Amino acid sequence: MYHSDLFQQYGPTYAVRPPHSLPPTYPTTSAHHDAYRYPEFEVPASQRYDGLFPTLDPSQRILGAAPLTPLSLPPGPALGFGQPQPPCDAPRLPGNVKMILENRELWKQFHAIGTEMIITKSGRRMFPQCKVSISGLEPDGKYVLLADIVPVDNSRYKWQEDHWEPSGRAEPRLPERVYIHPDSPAPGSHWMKQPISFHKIKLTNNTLDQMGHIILHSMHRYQPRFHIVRAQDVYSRRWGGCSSFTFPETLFLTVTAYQNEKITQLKIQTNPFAKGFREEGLKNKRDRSNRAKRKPANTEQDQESFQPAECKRPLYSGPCDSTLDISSGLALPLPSPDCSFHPITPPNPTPPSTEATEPSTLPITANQDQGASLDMNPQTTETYLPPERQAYPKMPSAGVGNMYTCQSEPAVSQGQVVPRPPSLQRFTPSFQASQDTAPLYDGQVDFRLYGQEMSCTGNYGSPTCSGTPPGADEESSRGYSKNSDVRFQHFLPNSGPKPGLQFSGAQLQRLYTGGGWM
DNA sequence: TCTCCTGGCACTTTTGAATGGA
DNA sequence: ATCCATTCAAAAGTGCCAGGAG
Repeated sequence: MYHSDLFQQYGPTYAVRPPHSLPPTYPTTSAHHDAYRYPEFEVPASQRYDGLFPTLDPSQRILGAAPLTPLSLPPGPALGFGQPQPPCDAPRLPGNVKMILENRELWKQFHAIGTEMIITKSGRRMFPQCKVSISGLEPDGKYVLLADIVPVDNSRYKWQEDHWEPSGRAEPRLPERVYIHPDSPAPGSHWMKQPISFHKIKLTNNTLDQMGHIILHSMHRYQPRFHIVRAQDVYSRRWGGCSSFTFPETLFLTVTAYQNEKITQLKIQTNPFAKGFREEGLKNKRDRSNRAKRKPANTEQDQESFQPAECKRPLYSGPCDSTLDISSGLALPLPSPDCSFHPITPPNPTPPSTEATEPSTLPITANQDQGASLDMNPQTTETYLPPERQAYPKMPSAGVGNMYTCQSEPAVSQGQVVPRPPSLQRFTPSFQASQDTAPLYDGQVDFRLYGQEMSCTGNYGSPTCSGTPPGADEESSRGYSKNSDVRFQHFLPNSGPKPGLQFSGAQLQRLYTGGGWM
């Protein structure tokens, strides 16, 4: 279901940006956002959700207290490898909104070695999983939690005996997708009640993936990001503010098979599903048969040492995605709840450079010391690295931000160009956009609603995508009723064992910057 | 020849339906 | 009739490995 299928009234499919007019350098002027407006998207903002929810009163899509400002996520994914990320122009969430990486100690262990994530055609979960805690939200305010994964630089990497090193240019960019936490939307009290797990995120290298998994290239480096958006629902027409967070420890390199034996061993030691590989010498088929004979004796002992996550009572309307037992079967001690939250990069007097981050040309082997690990801005980096080494090249200087937060701004009318205050610059002057920017993947926008139960029966081409619940009456057969969230039953991620809703990051960005989508 | 990817395999945990007792 | 705990099978998540593609 691509844009043109879903929004026929908007004409043919358009690219995220003009496919062949990519400027050699990333625009840094105040007209930045204007560059991502789409003239053909000239439908009044009030009608832009009408295709999805034709009978929904537009007033219900708007947050009562929210400023009527076109909003956007930090558009990193849409900008290409290593390009600077201009700030979203949404109002920021209050400064006391904080996010903590829950299983940070585990991430640190992997990061010290050089985290690798397997990607497969059918989709592979991340391990360690992304689990965060949030504080500072308004208990009664409704929020949507999003996650996306952005490329770190413009290089492809290869494993050379004991380290990663750059190996040519990055592959063309792929359709960007955003994972919406299945509990979304939920009150702040829900999000703050317990750690929020994004464990259902799946990574794939299948560029034609129809399952909504996040599509990544193998042998590339990526950085997960997490976004908190105040909105009545995932289809809200207005966002009441947003903040975005990244944790440097969660940077990883994608592979189709583990390259670093240390990573393999750490995964086996810490991932409950890999328990079967823990015993020394039982890794080949010959020994597995021996293991099978001994299995009954081992089972009890194993189960004793592992406490499966209890997940029988959703605390909120959704499934148990954010209610996992915090131990979650990890064989490692849980991290102390100290904070990975980093304040926004302070105002930078120097305008952003327009060149992309170059990968480190000096491969960092697994034998270098800590000092050679992440080359981060001290202000935004914590001394979380153990005296281990980085197995992959260092991060671009401050290239991985910490907290992207949206500056509070006065409401602006649609189409108005909002100059970016210098205080919003999140990258150091050394962060550069390259002329080698990877080209768009097919120049296509990938906009999809995912959900196993989303039974938009057949015709996405229709401007009225209608989900038809089993046994639904006429009203609900349009996908919703008028007066409650039940109307979104088929689209809400909480109504079944669904992987969550996933949107293209580029699409979200465009929607929320293009003049009042929401 | 080398690097990377794929699919099948064995093993594991998770999930949810079925069942029975209070 | 309802709630709760237990059981069990199916589904799903792991790394390993042989073989294939480029």
